[in-house]
Amino acid sequence: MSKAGVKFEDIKTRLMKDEEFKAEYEKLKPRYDLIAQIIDARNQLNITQEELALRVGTQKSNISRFESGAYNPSLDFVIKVARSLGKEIHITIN
Amino acid sequence: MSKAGVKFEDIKTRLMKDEEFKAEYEKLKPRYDLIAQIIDARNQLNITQEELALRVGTQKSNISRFESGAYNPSLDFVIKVARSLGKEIHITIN
DNA sequence: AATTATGTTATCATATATGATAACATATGT
DNA sequence: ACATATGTTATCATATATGATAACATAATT
Repeated sequence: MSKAGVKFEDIKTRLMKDEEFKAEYEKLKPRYDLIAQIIDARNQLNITQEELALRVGTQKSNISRFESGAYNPSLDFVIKVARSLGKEIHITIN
Repeated sequence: MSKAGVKFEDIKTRLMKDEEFKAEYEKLKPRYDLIAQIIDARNQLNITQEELALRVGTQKSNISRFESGAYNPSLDFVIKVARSLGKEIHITIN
C-alpha cells in the first residue's frame, strides 16, 4: 500500500466507471443521434417547437421534453415527429 | 343515378379507404421493417425467442409480442433487442 | 404417437410515455 | 426597458409499454 500516488482500486473504480459510462453512452447514442437530426431538421425548416408541436398534434412543452432527451420515446412518436418535418425515417441494423 | 354499375360515391369511399390504408401503412412501415430485420437477424443466428429474451433480460412471451408487431415499442427496447443480437442500430431521417 | 422445443396468447401489476396546462426563463426585436 | 416570441420545467391524469407468469398451440425430434 503506497502512501502516496494513485491506488489501484481507485484506478479500477475509475476504469469501471469509464466502462459503465461507455456502455451507457453506446446504449443511448442512437437516441441522441436521432434527436440531434430532428433538431437539425427543425432548424433547417426554421420552425419553432410550437409549430412542430402543432403539426405533430401535441404541445410545445412535449416537443421540448423530447428534444431534451429527457425520456425514452416510442417508435411511433419519433416517426410522427420526423414525418411532421417532412422526413422519412430509416432504421437499419448491422 | 345509374341502376347498375359502380357509383362514384362508392369509388370515392374506396379510394378514401385506400388512402387511409396507405397512410396507415406508411406510418407503420418503419416499425414493421425494423421488426422484419430483427426476426431475420435472430434466424441468422439460429437462436430462439427464449434465448433472445434471456439476452435482453425479459421473457420469451415479450419477444413474441414484440415480433408480432402487436404494439408500439420504445426506442430503447428496440435498441436493446438489436444489440442483444450483436447488431448496432442506425436511424436516419431524410 | 409421445415427448420436447418453440412460439403464441391472455392476463395482471407496475413503470413510464404522452397529452395537457401553467408558470417560468430566456432570447429577440422594437 | 418593454413587449413578444421561443423554449424550459414542473405537475397531473391517462394511456400504454413492459415484466412476469401461466396456459395453450404448434412444430420438431425421437
